[in-house]
Amino acid sequence: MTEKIVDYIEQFVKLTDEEKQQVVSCFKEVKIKKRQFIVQPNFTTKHRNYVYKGAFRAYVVADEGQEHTINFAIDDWWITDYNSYIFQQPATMFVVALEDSIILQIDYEAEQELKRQNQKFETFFRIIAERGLAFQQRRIISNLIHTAEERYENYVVKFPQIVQRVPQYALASFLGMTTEFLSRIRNKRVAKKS
Amino acid sequence: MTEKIVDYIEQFVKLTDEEKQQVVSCFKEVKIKKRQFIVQPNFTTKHRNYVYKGAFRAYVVADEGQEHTINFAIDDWWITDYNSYIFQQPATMFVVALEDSIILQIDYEAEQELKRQNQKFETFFRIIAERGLAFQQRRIISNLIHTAEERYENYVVKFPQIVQRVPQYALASFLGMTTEFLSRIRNKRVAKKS
DNA sequence: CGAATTTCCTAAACTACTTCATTTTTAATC
DNA sequence: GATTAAAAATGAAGTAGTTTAGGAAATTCG
Repeated sequence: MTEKIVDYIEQFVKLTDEEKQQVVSCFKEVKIKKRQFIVQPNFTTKHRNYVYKGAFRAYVVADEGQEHTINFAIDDWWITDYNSYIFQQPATMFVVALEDSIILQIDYEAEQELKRQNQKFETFFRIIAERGLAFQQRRIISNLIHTAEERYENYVVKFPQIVQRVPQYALASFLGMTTEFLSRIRNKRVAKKS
Repeated sequence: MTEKIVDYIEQFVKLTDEEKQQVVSCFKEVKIKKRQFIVQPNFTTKHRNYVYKGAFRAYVVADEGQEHTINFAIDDWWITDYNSYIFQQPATMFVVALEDSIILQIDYEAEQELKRQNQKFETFFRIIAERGLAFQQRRIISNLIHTAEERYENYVVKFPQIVQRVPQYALASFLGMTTEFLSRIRNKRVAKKS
């Protein structure tokens, strides 16, 4: 169970046996039922969450009550209200389980301590922040350049596992369109194929 | 000149005199003329750039030749094709000077060395990556939630210095609308005020 | 299993934003 | 300081995507 997170970290920094132990002891395994929240607005986000198994959705609710999906996370991804976690301020997002899931949580103070103790962990968290930044940048570019239909087509190619696992309304609001419009796109596609 | 960058870094990590010297020696001052490019597609981005004085714009060119602004940077901000820099891969963006400017450049290898030598620098780069990530996240949310007009109004409030210094077409493409539409929003606003 | 709730589909009317084409204003350059 | 180029404004026509509303599938859960 916790081996998986060690493997994940070792993609970026090699660890000694003691270091592996040290990391593992910071993460706590938690089972989350479908529809359960792990982050809620106005509460400060205490954890960074690694999805061991399952699926989550982070979203905000706009003034008129419309939900907008910010992120998905499935097996082997991270999810939090990042803004809330790194600044230790009240969250603005919900993060909810889309399936029964298992996550590994590290809490804010433990993470700080880990980074203080050992440069390798500082490096690890620097690398994942940088990669996250580059990832977000690509998303911003994609949203600026492409039409709704193109965004969907690209996403299907890049993240087929996610498309299959999340409800349509969540995917539509992630891609910046209504669920009705996404439905139309999908059916147009099916019609074309046959 | 180089004091400014030391002050900037010290917002996040305190430095000894030797460390200050060490950082300063890694940055090279470069004058850039208006319309000059510091990043171009297909070339690997060798530098992270701190804007000492001036204004820059990062943009991509879509298939049909339309330009989409990804970022602006004025005094005291950083700008690069981040994706190209951190992965040391060919750039997809242009970064161009909007005014005669002065930047401080650190090159990729020097930055790696700095981080290897001293944990403080690893921490510094981790923090700015995290903050950048949180910032991008807020932009994605804003784009999902707000109409074109709201995006403009919010941006004027948050970044008035930038609105005044960059051309309208660049701002429009940053906010995800056409320059014609932004022109209309602005003129509607002026009409209201009088 | 069966009732209730959630998710998805369809279609027509509507609107926020784009496109195209022309004119005016501002800035760059010799 | 005149000439040229670039940027902004304006109007009219078009379209991508939304809204609203009603019904059909699919899931959930007692």
